[in-house]
Amino acid sequence: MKFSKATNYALHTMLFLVKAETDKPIGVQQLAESQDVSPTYLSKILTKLVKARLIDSISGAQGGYKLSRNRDEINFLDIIHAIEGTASLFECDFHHNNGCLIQAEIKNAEEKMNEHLRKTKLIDLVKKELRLS
Amino acid sequence: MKFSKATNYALHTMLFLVKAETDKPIGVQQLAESQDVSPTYLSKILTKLVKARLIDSISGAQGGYKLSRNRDEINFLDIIHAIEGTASLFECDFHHNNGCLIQAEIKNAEEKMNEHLRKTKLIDLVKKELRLS
DNA sequence: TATATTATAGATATTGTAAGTCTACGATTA
DNA sequence: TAATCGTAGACTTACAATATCTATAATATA
Ligand code: SF4
Ligand code: SF4
Repeated sequence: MKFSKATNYALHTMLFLVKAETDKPIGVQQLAESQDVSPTYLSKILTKLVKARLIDSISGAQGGYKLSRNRDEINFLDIIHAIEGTASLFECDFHHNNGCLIQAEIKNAEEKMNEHLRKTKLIDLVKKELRLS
Repeated sequence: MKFSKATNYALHTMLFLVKAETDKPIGVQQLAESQDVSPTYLSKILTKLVKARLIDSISGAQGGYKLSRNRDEINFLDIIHAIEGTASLFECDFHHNNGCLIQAEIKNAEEKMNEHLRKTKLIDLVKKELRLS
């Protein structure tokens, strides 16, 4: 069980955008170069972030992507959910008594993780990096 | 990102063994029937649990599997780790500054989940089921 | 001791999903 | 209108999970 590489790309892109001072859109070309990934593939991933309303896309010349929200609201969980989906880590084909205790327990555990990912903002990392440098 | 079906089988098998009153080993045949999975495949999974010292295997006639520890010590995390491995949910090829903040933050979150899975014992579920029935 | 029973290990096949590419299209700017 | 840039869908590739098959080793018991 692992987060996909796509999630990794998404996190790094979002971090890049949070760090960027400008309001101007940034092209996928530039975003892809900084991560050694093909632009077309990254584009596909970023479209998911657009649909999750985390970023806006601007077509045409001088277009690109930019944050659609306040930079200090962006947390890890929203990004991860945009890419990985929001289904539980534990699914079972037999929906036994729909009061399945195994599933309930694992969902509880998962929610502990999600709480932490929700309250951790990307901006926190940027601030921490500054302090360490 | 999902737990594998193998983990599902492992959890159910362990729950089965915890519920079983007997000390006698239970054959993979019987364990597989209760889950609609082929005995040879389940056997392969159970071998991982043996190597993780969660259960003991007894070869030969009247052989099978039985718990190797006290039934009320068995928690979710040990089983999951035995099957899925203990690597972090988030791996990155570039080991940048080995003080990577992204990885650190996700590991923190993961540890919250693990704490919960560690403190939740299978026996808790059995007790809860009894109370509900 | 011989036979039936049971787990183990390795080779192999199958399936499914992630990862990545390619191309035609639509939107925007200059 | 031409160059730029994101979108969408079909497609391929790569790889790990899932599963099967078979030979072998260990044990009980008749
Ligand atoms: S008990 Fe829960 S996890 Fe197990 S088979 Fe039933 S629904 Fe699935
Ligand atoms: S910052 Fe961390 S996660 Fe990102 S590439 Fe470097 S090591 Fe990997």
